[in-house]
Amino acid sequence: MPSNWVFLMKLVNKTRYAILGMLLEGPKTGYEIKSLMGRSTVYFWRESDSTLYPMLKVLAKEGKVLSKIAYVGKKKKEVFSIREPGQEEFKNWFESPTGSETPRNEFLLKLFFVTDQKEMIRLFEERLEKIEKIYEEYKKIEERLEGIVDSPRKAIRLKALRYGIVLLESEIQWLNDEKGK
Amino acid sequence: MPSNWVFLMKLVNKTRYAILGMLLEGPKTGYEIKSLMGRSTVYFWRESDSTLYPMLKVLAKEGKVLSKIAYVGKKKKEVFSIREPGQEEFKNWFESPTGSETPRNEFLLKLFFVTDQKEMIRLFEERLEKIEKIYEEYKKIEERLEGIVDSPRKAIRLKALRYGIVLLESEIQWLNDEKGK
DNA sequence: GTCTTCATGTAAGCCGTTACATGATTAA
DNA sequence: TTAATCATGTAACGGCTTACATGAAGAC
Repeated sequence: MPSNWVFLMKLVNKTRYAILGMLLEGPKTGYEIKSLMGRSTVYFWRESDSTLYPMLKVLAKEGKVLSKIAYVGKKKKEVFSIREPGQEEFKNWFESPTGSETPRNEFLLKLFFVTDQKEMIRLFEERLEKIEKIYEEYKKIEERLEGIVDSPRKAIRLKALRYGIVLLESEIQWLNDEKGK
Repeated sequence: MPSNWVFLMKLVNKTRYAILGMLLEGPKTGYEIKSLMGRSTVYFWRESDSTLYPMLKVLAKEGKVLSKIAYVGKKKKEVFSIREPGQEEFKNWFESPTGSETPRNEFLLKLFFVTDQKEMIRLFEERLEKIEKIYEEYKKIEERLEGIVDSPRKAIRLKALRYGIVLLESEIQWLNDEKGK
């Protein structure tokens, strides 16, 4: 038995789960998944085309999703739907403990290296500008969501969204307080 | 002129800046940088040995840092100090706009895929447990920092730290509120 | 007619992680 | 004397990004 027996932890590719999760709501083409992500998960999860499309093929080969070619006029589309093994895999990931990688945060790294008040203020202002924009986006999404008919799904999405909004609000407030000093 | 002329944005390796920043405070061995990071930037910036040591060599070759071999008894150490071109490079990075990559956040991705209240609560509890631990760590670091003699440097470090603490506090509070519902 | 959106990829290359290595010194 | 810490890397591999490609359909 090799000494690394227990430690050979393969790094699973999470692109899989993002895709499977998107397909849970219904069949989609790669492009639809891509644009859905662009409207929803952009702020915490992106996939590039070059990972998305090939991964769909892989999942199809593995039997996790079903691929069907459809034609709209001359235009070819490949529509994917989730299969039972795919649902299983998604569920396993969803219920397993969430990984706690430490993403590198360049802003905090700079903050750590700050040596005088002026630099700090500049960093804070830059940060404030950036997150205020994100905040605006979130509020717009919230508005759109509030507009649709009530459902348990809607309530949950709103809750998740407001979680993000509250955190942004407290950060914005803190940064503004600092500016005022 | 190729069409990609303007877009050929080389992805600079930020390990460089983390190292140069650490050396600004004074000469250090690779191991000292490593352990310093382990005590300070772990929560937002880590380097593995396999990037740290080779990068120090690269920086030395480029003339950004100076390498000096020192002996402590029989033990060999390579002590690095920052040189003027290195300070220049650090300053350029420090003053340039901070990149806004979107780090993938597995927790938020799961939250996005939640379909019922129970799942959501479970996710929130898992998250709460995790960030409470980080909060404890931050508070310990704060205590240690408060203990040392006053200096402008100390004040700035404290400010940066409390920024993190405040954000964690509001997240913890929000999560606890949700649990209570 | 031209621009945007729909639609789907390949290729090159960097970056970072894990596992693998090695060996001295010091504290228990 | 054994474990922890000091001290420094290489090799393999996976993952993700950018740039490069291609082409139809619909909007204006």
